[in-house]
Formats: sequence, structure tokens, C-alpha cells
Amino acid sequence: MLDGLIDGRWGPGDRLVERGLAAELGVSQAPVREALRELEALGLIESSPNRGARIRRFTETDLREVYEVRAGLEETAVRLRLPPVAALRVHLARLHEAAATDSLIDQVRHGVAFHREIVKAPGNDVLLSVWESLGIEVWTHLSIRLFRARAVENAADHEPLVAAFERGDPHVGVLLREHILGYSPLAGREGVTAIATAASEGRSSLE
Amino acid sequence: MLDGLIDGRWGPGDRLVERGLAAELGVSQAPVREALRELEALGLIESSPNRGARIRRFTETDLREVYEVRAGLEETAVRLRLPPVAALRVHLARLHEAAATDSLIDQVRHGVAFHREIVKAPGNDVLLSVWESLGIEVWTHLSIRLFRARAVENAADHEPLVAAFERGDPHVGVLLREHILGYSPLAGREGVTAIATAASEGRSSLE
DNA sequence: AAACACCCTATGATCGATCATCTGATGTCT
DNA sequence: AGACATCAGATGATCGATCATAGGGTGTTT
Repeated sequence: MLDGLIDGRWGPGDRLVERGLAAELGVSQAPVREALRELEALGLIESSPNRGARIRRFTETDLREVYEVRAGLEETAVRLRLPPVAALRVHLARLHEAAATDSLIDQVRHGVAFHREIVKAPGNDVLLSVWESLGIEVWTHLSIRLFRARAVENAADHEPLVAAFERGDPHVGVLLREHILGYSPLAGREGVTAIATAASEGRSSLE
Repeated sequence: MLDGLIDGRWGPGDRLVERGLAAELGVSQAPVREALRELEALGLIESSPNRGARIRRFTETDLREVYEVRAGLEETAVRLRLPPVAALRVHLARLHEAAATDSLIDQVRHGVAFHREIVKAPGNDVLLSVWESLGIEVWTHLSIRLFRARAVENAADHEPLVAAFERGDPHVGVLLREHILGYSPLAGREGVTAIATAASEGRSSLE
């Protein structure tokens, strides 16, 4: 309900007053409260007892943190079970389609669906719900709007992943993690992420 | 607030009627609702719209799923940054102490604190909050009571981990993951978990 | 007797009002 | 003037009451 409102209506730092929203939406305070709780769970707002909620000031660090966790979860997923390639190809087809018609929203949607398929594969409900609780789709939209963020994952970037899944490449976990972190902010610069990735990779993998 | 009540008072399958709890606790329906929401987020109860909430029937599969995710998160943590060994040793000391005095609750508490320290190390707030959202402490208590579950992690099991952290062992991620999954149910049997772990480990790490 | 429609109860969802707390403004004392 | 106490307004937390829905029971029809 409120998610839509986030997408342009309010900016970082804005206060979200329960009564105000209630009046505005023509409902009571209670449902607004619940909705705010959900937004808080997604990490989109921050609130403290008796002091109300406000839109978080997103930083690139926030986004990087989400991506690091996401990468870890997806790597865990493929380690448990490789995803069904056929389903992935369906999502990829839609992604290409969306890219061809310049539909940004659909690009994000199908890009996310591709990765969700990966996380769903092991049949671990906890894993899936934790991954979903990260709110990847919302964060993706935010990163596109707030930072200059590479205009959405390129459909082509996913092809090597599918190929790796298909041949059961043992390094698929690494590929996937780098694929994800590659879209993280700071990834381009020779910053923390890149170094940490390379280092931990080299170490725990190759030694 | 309600967490305490879970610990013995109600059993799996019991319905949690909002008004009933409210009357019982001498509060209104609203705070009870919020508390139920939290329990739901922890995966301890399940609820459907207009149909109320009930205590989940925990299975060993549930527990295993939680442990798999937990293992993935903690491995992600140590990959980002190794935890401060000094702090870990403090927790271990308390753990030994609790074991010596047969304080089951303290054993669980300090065992969890040990692992929380690991997850806290990278300074990634998202990672920490996601890990905390798994409710490890509650699950541990539940597993002890509901399944015969090895009577809590043995303090000694943690020593090799600390040693590995101390010398910056590149395989620390693997050690940690196996340490965690070792406490997962089904771990003893030559089941899915063991096989999957061994396979993915050998491959993506050593090849 | 089986199938269906209706009603009744229990209970979750929502409401409007009240209570409690935080914040900033105002006033007073040194 | 600066520091502290007091107060009022805004607003989150909680309350008691009402609305709406799900499930079960009952009666009617065939």
C-alpha cells in the first residue's frame, strides 16, 4: 500500500506521521502503523519509540551492505541446489524483451524474478523469505533513482550464469557472487568491496 | 513479551487468539497484535488473514533450513572480515563457565553471543539484522526441548574456530559452516545436508 | 439422505478516542 | 545572559468499541 508512495512521492528525511498518513489515505491509524512496520522491516524507514518514523537517508554503503548479504544468500542457494535452467531462460527472455522495449520497470521485475528463481531452487523456505525480506526490487529502483546506478542489470550479463548452471560449473557460486557484487555501488572503483571480494575469493577458494 | 510464554506454556498447534491473550495479559488487542507480528517474523507462528495465528508445528526440516541460512550468513561474515579474537575468547570463557555450572540458559546465551560477535565483525548492519531476524536463540531452545538435540553446543567445539580465526586460516569459512551445520538436525545421518556440504565445499573451494 | 442456502458465532481488522511521552517554547532564578 | 524548571502542542502507544469475514450449524428442498 505504501510502497507505491515511496517511489517518488517522499524523499529521504521526510517524516511519516501516522495520523497524517491515515487522514490522507482515508483510513485509521492502525493500518498505517502496520504498513510502517513493514517498511521498517524492509529497512526503508527508521523509527524510534515515541518518536515516529522517517524515510531513511540511503547511502551507497546501505546499498552495498544489502548486496553483500544478498550475494551471500544466493551463493548459499546455489550451493544447496542448482536452479532449473529452463525457468531461468524464461525469465531471461522476458528480460530481453523488457530491455528491447525500454521498459525499466519490467527490466527490474524480471531481473529480480531471475534471481528469485535461484533462491527458490533449494526449497528452503527460510532462505527464500529472508532473501525476500531484503526487498531487492525496491532497493534496485531506489539505487537507480538515487545514485546514477548502472541502468539495471544487463540481460546479457546473465547468460554466463545460466551457462554455468547448465554445465554444473563448480565455480558457479563465485560467478554468481561476483555478478551480484558487480552491481553494487563502489564496485567499479578499486574500493573496499572489490578488494575484499578478490581477497576472500582468492584465499578461501584457491588455496 | 510473548517470547517468554512460548517457552513452555503453549505447544505446537495451539491457537493464539488476540482478544484472549489481551485479556490474559491485561492489555489491549493492539499490542498483542504487534507482538504476534514479531513472532510471525521469527517464524514461530503462522497466521493467515482473518483466520488468526497458531503456533507452528516445528519440524526438523524447519530447523535445518534455519541452520543452513545461518551458516551461509556467518560464512559471508567471516569472508568480509575476521572477528576480533579477544572478544570471542570472552564469550567462550562465559560459555565454559555456564557449562561448568550446568546453566543451560546461559550456555545457549553465550553460545549465541559468540556467533553474534562473528556476524557483527564486518560492520554490516543489514547482515547483522538479518542474522538476528532468524531468532537463533529461540530456535536453539526449541530444538533442545522439542528434539533430543545435542544438549547445546559444547564449548570445546569452538576452540578450533577461534584458533583458525587467530591464524587467519583461509578455510575458516568452511570450518565455521561445518561447525554450524554439525548442530543441525539430520546432520548425523548421511543425509542431504552432509552430502551437499561436502560436495560444494570440495568443488568451489579447492579446484 | 444429500446438497444447498442461510444464519450465528467467533474472531481478526479497523475505527475513533484517550493516554503517555517527547520536543520546543516560555518563564524564572541566579 | 545562561541554566534550569514548567508548560503546551504534537504525536506515538494504547484503549474499548464496531465492522466484516470465515466456519460451523441448522433448516429446507429434492
